This record gives sequence, C-alpha cells and structure tokens, in this order.
Amino acid sequence: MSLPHALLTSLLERPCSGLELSRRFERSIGFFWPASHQQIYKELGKLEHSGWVESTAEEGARGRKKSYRVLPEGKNELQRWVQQAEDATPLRDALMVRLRAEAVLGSTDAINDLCHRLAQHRHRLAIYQEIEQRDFANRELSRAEQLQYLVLQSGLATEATQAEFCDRALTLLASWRDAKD
Amino acid sequence: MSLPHALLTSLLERPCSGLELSRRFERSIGFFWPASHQQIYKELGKLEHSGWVESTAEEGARGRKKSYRVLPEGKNELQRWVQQAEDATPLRDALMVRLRAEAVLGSTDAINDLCHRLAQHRHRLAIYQEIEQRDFANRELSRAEQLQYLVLQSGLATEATQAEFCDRALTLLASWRDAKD
DNA sequence: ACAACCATGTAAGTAGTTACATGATTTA
DNA sequence: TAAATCATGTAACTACTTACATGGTTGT
Repeated sequence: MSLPHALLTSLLERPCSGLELSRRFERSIGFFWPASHQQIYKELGKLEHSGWVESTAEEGARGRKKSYRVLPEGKNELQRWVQQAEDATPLRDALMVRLRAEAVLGSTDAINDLCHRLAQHRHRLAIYQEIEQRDFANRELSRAEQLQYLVLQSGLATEATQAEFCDRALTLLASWRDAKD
Repeated sequence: MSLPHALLTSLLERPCSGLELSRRFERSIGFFWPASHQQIYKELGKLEHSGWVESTAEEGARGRKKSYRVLPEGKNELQRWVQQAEDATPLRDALMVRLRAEAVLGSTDAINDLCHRLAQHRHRLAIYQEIEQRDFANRELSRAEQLQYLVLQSGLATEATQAEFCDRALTLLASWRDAKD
C-alpha cells in the first residue's frame, strides 16, 4: 500500500490542499499510483491522525480549503519506507484473458479490445513524450530531475512495449479474420 | 473484473475441480490474472448460481471433490465478454513511488527495492523462457497454440522491459552512492 | 490409529470504486 | 441572486488478501 507514501512525497515537493494534490496526481505520480480525490481525502485524514502531516484548519471545516504539510515524523516514515524491498504488485490484464478465451472459442472478437488498448497505449505514450520534450529535453538535469526522468522513461518503455504487442496481435488476428471470408 | 471469465476459459479447456483449477492458474492464466483458491471457490459458487457452470456434487459436501464443467449459457457469456473493449487496469508500481521519493529525499536507498525487483523480473523471465522452450519451440503451432504463445510473448516482453529498466536504474543509483564515499 | 495431505470452504479486514452530499467562493 | 465551480467529505459496495476451520482420503 503506497498511497500514503506517494502523498508524503508529493507534499514534500510542495505543501498544498487535498484537491490540488488530486490534480497534481493526475499528471505525475498518479501515472504510477492513481488515486481518486475521495481516496486522497481519506488518506490525508489518516496521515494527520498518525502525526505525519499537519493541516491549517480546525475540525469540521467542510468546504473550506485546508493546506497540508509534512512533519518530521512523516519524513522519517518516508525514509524508512523507501529502504524497503517489496514484491511487484501482481499484474492483472483482462486483454490476456480475452486472448486465452479466444484460443478456446476460435473467434477473432478480441480485436475490439486490441484496437481499444492500442489506442490507449499510444495516447499515453504521446502524453509521456510531450512531458519528456517539455521537461527533460536538451538541458542539464539535476539529480532529482534525473530520477524523475528515469521514472518517466519506465512509463515510456512500458507503454511502447504494450502498444507494440497490441499491434502485432492485431495483425495476426486480423489476418485470420480476413482469411475466413 | 475478469476472474469469472478466466475461470470459464480454463474450465472450457478442461473441466475440473476447484483445487485443480487453482493449481493450473498458478502456471498459466494466473500469470495474467492471479487468484487464490479462496477466491476461486467463491467465484465458482457464483458461476454455478448464475447457471454458467454445473458441478457434480450436492450442496454441503465439504471436503468432497467437486468437478465443474461449463454450460452453454456460460460459453455464451464468455463469447459476449470477449467482444467487449475495456480500459487497461491502472498500473500501480511502488518502485516508481520510491524513486520519486528518492528524488525529494536525496538518498540512494531505493537500491534495495531495485535489486529485489530486478531478481524478481529475471526469475519470471526464466520461467517464461522455460515454458517457451517446452511448449512452443521448433514446431508447427495450431491456431489456439499461436494465441497462447502470443500471450506468453506479452509476458516475456513485459518482464524483459522491467528487468532492463531496473538494471539501468540500479547502475545510475549505484554510481551516485559510490561517488558519495 | 495417526500423520500427512487433499479438498472445500468461512470470517474478518483492506484498498479502491462509484455515487452522492454539502459547504464555500466566484462570476454572470 | 442564481449558476458554476471550488473544496471537502460520507456511504455503500466490490475485489482481493490473510488467517483460520473442517471434512475426507491415503499411507505407514
């Protein structure tokens, strides 16, 4: 469970409100650990209860903006967590299940999902490439930026690999479908 | 939610008991949609309730082996589901969160997780390569086998990409750590 | 008869999703 | 002053995990 530590990281980069965190997640850490605003608010509550962050607002101030910042205990906790080794979260890919189903059914209907997924991966790839051009191209990078770039490169590689796979699979299935006619 | 359809697929390949399904999952479909035996038993109950599979045992036969097979309605449902397009399940990668945390903390402690993950990905890669040699190398493949091979190739590509990334990241972080001494 | 294992489950808890509620602030 | 938007939440639900329970079969 990495959400609390993802939030600590983001809040260390810059203290802010829950909604602003939510927005920043959507175009940075959230690519690798997505979270809805509901989840973020709930988790911020837990972080505050643990004494890892503090907020600028009394209890029960619904509707009024709160700003959170990380406390020393929170930073300690993050440092402790970063050192830990952890198994990769098991991947779950419905497309692979569809292809296996296709193998027993003898149809070519998984083409729909393949097309959809191909578009999705290409879209993400484009987003990542845009970020790469905007933030990391043609200049000296600080140590922190090099690490951020590294993470982005992982995303680039992942999406490229998946898009390429969809492309190959699509070619194969389409050839079978056309041969049938 | 693809577990029911993964089970239908596996049961169509061969009717069997819950535990046998669980074991087969561990070395085939489970690579792409893992499931514990508890989950499988529960889901088999739902599938039977929906009229998609039937079992050879009366109610409340705890401890006695049941065998499940897919009913025509179950096959219909699977055919319907295969045609659907679906977003990729959002990836969650704690390692990327660690690297982002490292960027703000200025340490090199994510090396631990990087090593662990590198070993894990290489291990899986070796398993996949073994399956490739055993089941798909140097022979003509049926249509169904070609599809199974395709799915395996996705696994091979994914693990190779991730292992390669860990390797690169590890080299970078280790060089920083050593420069510090 | 006892252990080891095969086989099927129950129970409690967690992380995340979806839908909805409500207060505060800005803008037309 | 009404609508839109900003901002913070609650409630119900689902998939999955972890720990435990229990019955049946096989081998010594």
